Amino acid sequence: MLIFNDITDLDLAQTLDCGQSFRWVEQPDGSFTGVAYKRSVSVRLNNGSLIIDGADESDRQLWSDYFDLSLDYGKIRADISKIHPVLSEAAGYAAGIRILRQEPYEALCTFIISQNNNIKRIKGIVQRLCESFGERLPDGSFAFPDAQTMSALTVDDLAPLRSGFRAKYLVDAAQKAASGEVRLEYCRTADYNDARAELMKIKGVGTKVADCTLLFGLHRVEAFPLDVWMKRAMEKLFPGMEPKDFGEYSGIAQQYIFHYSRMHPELFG
DNA sequence: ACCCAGGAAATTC
DNA sequence: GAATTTCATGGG
Repeated sequence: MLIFNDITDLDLAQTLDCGQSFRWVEQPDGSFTGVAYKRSVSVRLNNGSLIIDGADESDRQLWSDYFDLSLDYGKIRADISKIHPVLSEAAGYAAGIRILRQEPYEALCTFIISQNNNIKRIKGIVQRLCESFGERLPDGSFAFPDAQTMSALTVDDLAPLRSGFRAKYLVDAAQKAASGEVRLEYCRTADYNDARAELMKIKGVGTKVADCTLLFGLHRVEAFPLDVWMKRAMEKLFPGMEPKDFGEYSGIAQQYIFHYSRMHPELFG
């Protein structure tokens, strides 16, 4: 068991079920079970302590990074709340969201799957992908398959996922990530536009999927994914504003706005 | 039967 | 170039 004390600005339901990760399952007791970096754990929040069952001290840094515990979200939220009153409202509503540091290749694949799709079905496809091709872990769960493994697969091999037209995109992503034609780690530190262009060399990766990969897999918090919800929100809630107007942490602002909008669909009726 | 879903590619105008 | 259609699948 691994414990992090004095945790603030974290709500597990908001963070793990807000559409940035598709592998966490809420349990009846409020805890969440999931797999990341080939580790299966159960996480819960109790009296300001984040408790991770199934992990030990050797993985303290890994889980601290995963939940982005070293970033001061309270200060970021205070700063970006000055930008616009509606952003302040959204940030207050979604104050428990943190940007996870997921595996870059997993983020890439899951957001390829996400296109023209709904979150419930995305989760099912991702689960079948892991069960079919991921490493089986000691507790019976499955890791996310790596690019090397998936690069050997064909579109027909992916038929059991029932991912539709996205299967060919997954194959292309696996091949280019495995061969080094697309360098995911390069995207961690490259100029933002260069990183985006690198990812868009993959078939089925446009600006939105690239931005989600950068934000959720490579912690590029300046990335501002524009999906259907965000386009509606920008039009109705922030007329005249552009992503760059939200500052260096615009990706975090984006998540606040996305979650706030999704929980208040009546704003766009 | 029809419409939509954390889009992007292909086609048409 | 900008606007429209197509692409699989499943749920409402």
